[in-house]
Amino acid sequence: MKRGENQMKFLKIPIDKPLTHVSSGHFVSPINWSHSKRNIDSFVLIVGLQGTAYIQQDKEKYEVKPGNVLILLPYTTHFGYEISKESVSYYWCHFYCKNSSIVDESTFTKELFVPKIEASIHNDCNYVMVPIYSSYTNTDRINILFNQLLHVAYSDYYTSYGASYLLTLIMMELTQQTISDHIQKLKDDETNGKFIKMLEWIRINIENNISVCDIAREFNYNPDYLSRMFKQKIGISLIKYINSLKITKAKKMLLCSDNSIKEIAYKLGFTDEKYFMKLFKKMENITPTQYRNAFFYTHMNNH
DNA sequence: TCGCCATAGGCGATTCGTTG
DNA sequence: CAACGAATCGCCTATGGCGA
Repeated sequence: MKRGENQMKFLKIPIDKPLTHVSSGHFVSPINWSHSKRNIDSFVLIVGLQGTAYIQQDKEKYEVKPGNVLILLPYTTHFGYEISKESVSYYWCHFYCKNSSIVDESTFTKELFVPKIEASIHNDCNYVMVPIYSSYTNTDRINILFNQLLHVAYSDYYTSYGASYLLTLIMMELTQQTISDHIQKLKDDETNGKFIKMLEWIRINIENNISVCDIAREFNYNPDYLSRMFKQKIGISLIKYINSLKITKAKKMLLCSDNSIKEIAYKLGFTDEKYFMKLFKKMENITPTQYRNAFFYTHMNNH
């Protein structure tokens, strides 16, 4: 990203509980319309369907066209900065949520690659990350979900949570599409493409006890340079990344096989099972055996 | 942007002891 | 015997500084 260019901002919301749906609808404007000026206490999700709405939030100007999704933040002034000559239509939804935060693009990218590590540190860290403003190519699913939301919100549904869960699902869909687009964009870029190939290579060769030097040699990086670049891009060191991959794999093997701890350690490229146990305890706070005993029965029939 | 050097701290191997 | 922890120690990695 170039300096000075507007950094993409993302709204990050934990979804261990659903967002709170307040109201929603399908807005169709008259001709020569612009959004009234207001400052409210809830979030607003806007999904463009037809025409162009010109909405300004604080100092930022947005054009909401079909395929665009804009999130208006609570307690920020927003208004139409230009009159739409043709008719405009969009879906809208007012909602509340707890513990939301605004993150920038580099944070988004980092969390893309290390969700497992994040989750293990914070125990339960499931969230959606939706750009404040973005365009989507696959609008069908979003529109279908929004239709369902409106249906549930306006019918005599047996619980108002229905709309909240559907709204949460819409946010998950937006997150999913954003992630897919983002990964594709990274792959298209040459240096990032090489980097993603490297991550794949690490994933495939994780059982071969690979070192930083091995990776550097394979991809023609200077080991020192690779160390820095990796930390800068991903946010954790290369060795920590490799170890977290191994432990993630170990957890699966503990639950889905009856290999001994020693066998699992060897399969993961550890030459010493003692060290494997040490590392596992450090990252998961329990020993491999405790992990297996605690979760074995609940996963027995997972195929 | 990339590579080299120095170095502190962490990694990984080894040994030994304990428990069930 | 399998699983795990503690202590120890050499080596590797991360990182700041410097320079091409």
